[in-house]
Amino acid sequence: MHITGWLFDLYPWQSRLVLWFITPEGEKWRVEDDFPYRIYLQGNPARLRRLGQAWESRGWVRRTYPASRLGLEGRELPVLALELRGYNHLPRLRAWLGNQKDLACYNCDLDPAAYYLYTKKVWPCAWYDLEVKDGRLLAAVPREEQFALDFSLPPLTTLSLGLAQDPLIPLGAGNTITLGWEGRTLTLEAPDPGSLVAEVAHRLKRSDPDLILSDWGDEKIIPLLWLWSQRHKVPLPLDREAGPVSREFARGRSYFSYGRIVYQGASAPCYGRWHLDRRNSFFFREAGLKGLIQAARIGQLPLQQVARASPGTLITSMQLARAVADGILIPWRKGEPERFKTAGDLLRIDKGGLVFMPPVGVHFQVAEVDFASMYPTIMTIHNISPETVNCSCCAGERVPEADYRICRRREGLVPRTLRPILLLRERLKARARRSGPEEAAQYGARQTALKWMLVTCFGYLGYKNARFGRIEAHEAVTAYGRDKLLTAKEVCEAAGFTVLHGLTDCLWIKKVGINEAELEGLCREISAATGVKLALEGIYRWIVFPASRQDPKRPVATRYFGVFQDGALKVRGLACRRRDTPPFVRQAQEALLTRLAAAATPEALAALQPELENLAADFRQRLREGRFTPQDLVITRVLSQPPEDYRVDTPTALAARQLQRAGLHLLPGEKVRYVHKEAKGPKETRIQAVPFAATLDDYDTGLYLKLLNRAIDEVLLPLSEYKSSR
DNA sequence: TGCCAGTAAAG
DNA sequence: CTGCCTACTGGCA
Repeated sequence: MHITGWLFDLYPWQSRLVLWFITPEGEKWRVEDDFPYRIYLQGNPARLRRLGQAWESRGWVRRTYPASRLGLEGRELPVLALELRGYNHLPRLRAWLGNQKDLACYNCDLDPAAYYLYTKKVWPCAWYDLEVKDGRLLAAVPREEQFALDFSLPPLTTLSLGLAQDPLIPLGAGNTITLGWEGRTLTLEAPDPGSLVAEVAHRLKRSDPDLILSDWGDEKIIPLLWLWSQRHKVPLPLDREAGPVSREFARGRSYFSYGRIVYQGASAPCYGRWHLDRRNSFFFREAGLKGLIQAARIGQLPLQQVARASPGTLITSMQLARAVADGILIPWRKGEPERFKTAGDLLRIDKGGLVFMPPVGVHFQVAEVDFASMYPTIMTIHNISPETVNCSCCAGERVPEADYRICRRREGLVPRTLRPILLLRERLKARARRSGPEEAAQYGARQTALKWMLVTCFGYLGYKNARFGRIEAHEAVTAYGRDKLLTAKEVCEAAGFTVLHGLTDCLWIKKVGINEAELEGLCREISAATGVKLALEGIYRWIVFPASRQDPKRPVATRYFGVFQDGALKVRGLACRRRDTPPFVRQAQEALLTRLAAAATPEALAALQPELENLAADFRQRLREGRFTPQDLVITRVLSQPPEDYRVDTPTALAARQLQRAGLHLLPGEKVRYVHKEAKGPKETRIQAVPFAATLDDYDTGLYLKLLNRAIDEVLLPLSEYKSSR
C-alpha cells in the first residue's frame, strides 16, 4: 500500500524500529522496520573469528562477516561486522568491549533510532512516499530536500500542560495542574492523587493530542503523575504505543560547557506522541517549535531527543550522519574525562580571538562591521578538521603564525558537515530580510537553531574528548581568525578609517563623513581579501565605550551601548543584559536607554541629561517608598556547586540551603531565586528564597538602592563626563 | 590594601 | 558530549 506520510516519531521497540507517520489528512500510521544494529571490530583476525563465534552461540548476534570500511583518515580498514540481535544487549556488549585491549571498536555507542536514520538516509519531520504492508515499512522515499528552505507540517493537535503555582511547590502539596486545549484552559482541582491522574487521563483520551506542550512536564509533572498512576492503578495514556511502556525517572545531570555549569533536567518522552517541556529545552527556548523541527531534520535525531539535546549533541549527530553516509567508521568515545591542562598547555593554547581595546567615552560617526559565522566559515574554506591537520598525504597549507599544515587533497569531515549548514543559514537570513514580520520570525528562529550548532562545532574542536576534536585544529581556526581580523583592520586603516575597537570577528571603525556606500565597498574589499563575508552591522548615531569600574582610565572589551541610525539600540554587557539583575533594576536601566535612543546628535544627547536624572530619581523614590513587589526584587543566580560545598556564605548558597531545609534539593546548574530582606540578624535571615518570598514585609532598601544606582551610573556617568568635556 | 571565592558577559 | 578569558563584587586577613 502506498501512502504519503510525515515522519513524526521513531524509537527502538524490542528487536525492531517503530516509526510513526502522519498523513496530510492527520491520520496516524504506526509501522515497524527491521534494523539490525551493526558494530565493527578491528584486531587480530583469529581472535575476531573466535569472538564472533562465541557471541553467535550466546545469541547476541545474528550474523557476523568480514568487511572493509574507511577510517577517518580515508584508509581502508579490514574489520569484522557484527549484526546484533535486538537492542537490549547493547549496554552489556559495550561493558564487555570496554574491557578488551588490542581491539578497536567502531559504531558501538550510537543511539539506535539515530543510527537507523543515518543508515537509511532519512530524517524526521519531512514528507515521504511510503510503501507499507502488514504494518511493516517496505520503502520510504523523501519527497523533499533535507536542507530545503521551506518545509510544511501536517495538522498537529496540541494539549498544553502546566503548573498553577511556582514549580518548586510540589504537586499535591499546594500546587496543581493546568491543562489547555482549543483555546480553553482548566485548573484541575482534584481531591486526591488518583483523581488528578484520572482527570488528566480523561483529557488525554478525549483530545489524543499529537503534542503535549508543557512547562515543567519533564521533571515535575509527568514523573509524579506516572508514579501515582501506578500506585493508585489509574491508567494514564501518555503513549500511543499500545504495549506496556516502562519509564524510569532520574534526576537530571549537571555538566560543564564553555566554562560554565549547565543543568539539563531528566526527560519524560512519550511513545508515538511528542512531549516537549519548554522549560527543559535549549532549542525550544532559543528557536521555538520551528527551530526544533529544523534541528531535527538536519541533525537526524527524533524530535523529542532534539528538544532535550545541547547544540553539541546536534552537531555531533550531524557529523555522525555524515560519517555513516560516507562509509566512515565511527570511533568509540569512551568516557574518560579530559586531563587538566598544564600551565604550558595554557600558554600555548589560550590565544583565542583578537581584541583591540576601545577609547573610553562617547563616539560619533562610528560603524560596526562583523564577519558572518567567522569560525565555521574558516573551518570550511581552510578545510580544518581533526584529520586534515598535519596530514600525511600532502605538503598542505601552512596555518598563519602556527607550525601546522592543513591537507589540500581531501576535504575533512567537519567542513563537509558545516558547508550545507552555512549555506542554509545564509539563505534563511536572506529570506527573513525579504519577508514580512511574521514569516521573518519563523525563518529567524530556524537560522538561530543553526547558529548554535555552528558555534558549538568550533568549541568541540578544542575539546580533546569530543569524538571529532583536536586541539591543533582549534588553534588553527583561531590563528586564521586573528589573521583575518588583522587584515580587516589594515584595509580599514588604508581607507582612512580609525579602528576604535575590535573583538574576535567585529570591528568598530570611525571616520568623519562616514556613509553607507563607502562602507559597503569596504566590506566587499575585506570579504574578498579574507574569504569570509564581512557585513555592515550598522552606523551608530553614537556609541559609548564605558570605563572599567576598577580603573576609570582603562577601557573594557565587552561592554558598550549605542544607537544605530534607524533608532535601534544595541546594548552589551550592561546590568540589563545580566540574568542576575533584579527586574526593577533592569526596567530602570532599559527606561533610561530607551529615552537615550531618541537622541540623534551630540547636542540632543547632552540636552537629555536633566530628563534622565529625573527618570532615575523617580525609580529611587519608588524603591524608598517600598512600592516594588517581591517579584520586582528577585535575583536569579545559577548554583555553581552543591550547596554544601560553598566555602563562602553567598546569598546563592544561603538560598539553596534554605530550599534544602524545605526538602527541595537543587543540583549545580539549577537556578536559585531570592530576595534580600531588611533584617539585622544572622546572615541566613537576611535573604528569602523563592517560592517563600511571595509575601514579604520589608526588603533591604540600602542594598537594592546600591544595585539601582550602579545600573543608573553605568548609563549616565559616561554621558555626564562627555557633557563636561564639551 | 591585597587576596580569594564566587559570579557573569561577549565573542 | 565533563572546566574559554576577563571584569567585577564582597568579605576577610
